Amino acid sequence: MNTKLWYLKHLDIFSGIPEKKLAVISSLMGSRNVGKRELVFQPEDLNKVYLLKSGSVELYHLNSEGKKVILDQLEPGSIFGDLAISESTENFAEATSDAFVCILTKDQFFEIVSKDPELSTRVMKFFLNKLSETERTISSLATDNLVFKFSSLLHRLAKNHGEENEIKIEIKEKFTHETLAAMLGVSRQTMTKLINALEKQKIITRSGKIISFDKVKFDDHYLS
DNA sequence: CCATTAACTGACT
DNA sequence: AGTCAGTTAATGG
Repeated sequence: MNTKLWYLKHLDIFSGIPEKKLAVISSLMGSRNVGKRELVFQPEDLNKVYLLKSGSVELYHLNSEGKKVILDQLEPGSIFGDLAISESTENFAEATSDAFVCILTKDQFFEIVSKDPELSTRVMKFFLNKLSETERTISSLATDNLVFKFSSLLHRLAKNHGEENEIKIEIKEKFTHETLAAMLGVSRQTMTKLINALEKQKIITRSGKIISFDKVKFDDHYLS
């Protein structure tokens, strides 16, 4: 069995879709190894949809001052690309570790999805969830002060990279201060100070790659 | 006052 | 050699 097919079967969005269909899809897909620091796509690349199989990819755009604003750290299983119909989102996708991506043209992607009602529904749910998450993120970035922006960010990252319960959220992957800062539009030094302050208050504890965030303590300190 | 940039430093890989 | 985090000094809104 080829690796693309194996991979499709283990993607949430394709789970339970008959193997025959997946075989057709995988035969249409291209694939590519992407080295660390290599761009997976640039704003000019409008015509492709990517599935991240392994490694990590950073989605970002450059603000008016040319500063990098990180929109997302994608983990294996992510679907990405400039899916909008006509205009570019001016986004870049850069591998932050060696990565492997599967590639479809947009036409192929929509062709495949539109032929299968079950798949259509899943893709729609996937993007509606993404939209809802994006709305929360925008709202937080636009109106919250820094501590609350950071709290929102950790919640979001926990859903994608860790786990969340009613007491704690945990992020399993390694996020540098630099990266976290670029997600909130603050400097690296400011992020360092914030994290250390929260650590002093025991709201954040770190062991290795895991960041734990104590929601109860956070609320105690910062809610009314 | 608060956050930013720039620069230097030590720890780590 | 390169990355990361902690610190300080100067600057600006």
